[in-house]
Amino acid sequence: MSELRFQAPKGVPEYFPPLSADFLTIRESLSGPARLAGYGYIELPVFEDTSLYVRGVGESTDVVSKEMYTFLDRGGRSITLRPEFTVGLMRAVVQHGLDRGQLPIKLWTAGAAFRAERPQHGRYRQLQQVNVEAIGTDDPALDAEIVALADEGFRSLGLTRYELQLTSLGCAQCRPPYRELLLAYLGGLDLDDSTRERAQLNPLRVLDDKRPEVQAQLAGAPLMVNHLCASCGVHYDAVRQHLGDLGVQFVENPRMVRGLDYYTRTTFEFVHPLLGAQSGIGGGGRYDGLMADIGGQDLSGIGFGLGVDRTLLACEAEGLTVGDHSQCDVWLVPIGADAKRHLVVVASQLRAAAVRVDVAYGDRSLKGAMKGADRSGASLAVVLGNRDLADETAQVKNLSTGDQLAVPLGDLVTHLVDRTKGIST
RNA sequence: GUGGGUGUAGCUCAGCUGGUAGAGCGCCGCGUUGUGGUCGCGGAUGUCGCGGGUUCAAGUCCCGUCACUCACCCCA
Repeated sequence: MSELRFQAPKGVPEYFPPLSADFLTIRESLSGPARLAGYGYIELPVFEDTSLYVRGVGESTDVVSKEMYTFLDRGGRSITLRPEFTVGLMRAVVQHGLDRGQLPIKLWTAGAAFRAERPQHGRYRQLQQVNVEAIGTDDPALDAEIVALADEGFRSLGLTRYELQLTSLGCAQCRPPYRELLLAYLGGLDLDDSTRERAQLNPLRVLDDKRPEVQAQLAGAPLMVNHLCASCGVHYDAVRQHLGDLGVQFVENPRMVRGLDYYTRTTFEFVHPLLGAQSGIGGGGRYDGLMADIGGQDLSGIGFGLGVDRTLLACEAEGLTVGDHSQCDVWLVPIGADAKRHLVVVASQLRAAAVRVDVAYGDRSLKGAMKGADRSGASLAVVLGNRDLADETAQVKNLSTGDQLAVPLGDLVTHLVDRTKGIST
């Protein structure tokens, strides 16, 4: 026996039955709406050249400056585990020339991203996301579609307590002058050193400081939404109108800030009130300069990332069980070696017919095997022993009613298929 | 990364002012002959996160460390 005791790396969530069933359901549900809207799946690498993220996400962001998992590979290249999806996806679009076909390019992906933050409930070093992106069209109706797809993902799980926040961050024309305005305003405030530093790096970020004493000073701060250029204003109006048409509930939060430098114009975030400090369950927005920034043509883009881990926590917080926690529908109980040989084959045949089935392996007592049936969540149990083999029948028991009937062995598979497919017998 | 809290069986936790560990749930078995969920009875399982120190003696005190957690920060 080894005295070593290994632990999972710090800050990494692990999911196993029965909770893992909810995890899978959530990932399917969050990507479901996009799959119905013409978005195709793209499989991306988990790591990229470090310089891609520095360039795309922005050197001044916390994500790049202190949260990346960066290392040298065996060829001496600097590699970084992806801290988010959008930049790598844009790189792939440019590299493979997807931007030379019909626009918009609609893609979705899912998987793990990595950030070396101090872990907390809902803040993990390996985090699971579903990402959806639409590239090459700056139609505000497409902005609304993206926002609505994210909203529909959460709604389809039965979540009701979250809030969708929306704002516009302006564009390359109107943001720089606004930034100067804000900087000047912040310069006149009484702020501590680290906040002052933050203001120099990215003044917008000071706007959503949570400390009341800071918020009090920000009451009169200039807001981006009041300084949008004409085209950004028109765009924002249209997005809100489309969302209204779609019946998507949202609140405007002009102080919302995103930590990635590439965001422009429409920007949104889904916030859940029951999750404490890590309340953002999803967010996204436009990134109109990103593709050009990483060396592609100058196409616009909009997309979102939804947090699977946090959505799971949100479901728990709302008391929702979204996954199927049963292990199988049919549970086979053999008594004796002959019966086991027979039922093992039956199990294989049922699986071929897409029936979820398990066998009470291990030669357990009938009592123990039936206990297993109960715990498996199966609705039907089949008992087969020498007595039954002799008259060529099997006992099929309905585990919720307790009713049991003898079924001829020759009919057993079709009988079970019919029963589990909802055809009454 | 900064500051606080916690860390005892698989899970949720109890262990007062230091004297070599408990409950509930779960798990396993039994309640005679081939049947689960309820009930009754019985049973197994702990490097008391890890390492050091103080002490005749530490789960209980001290230091360190790791992990989780709360807030900040950040964000999914």
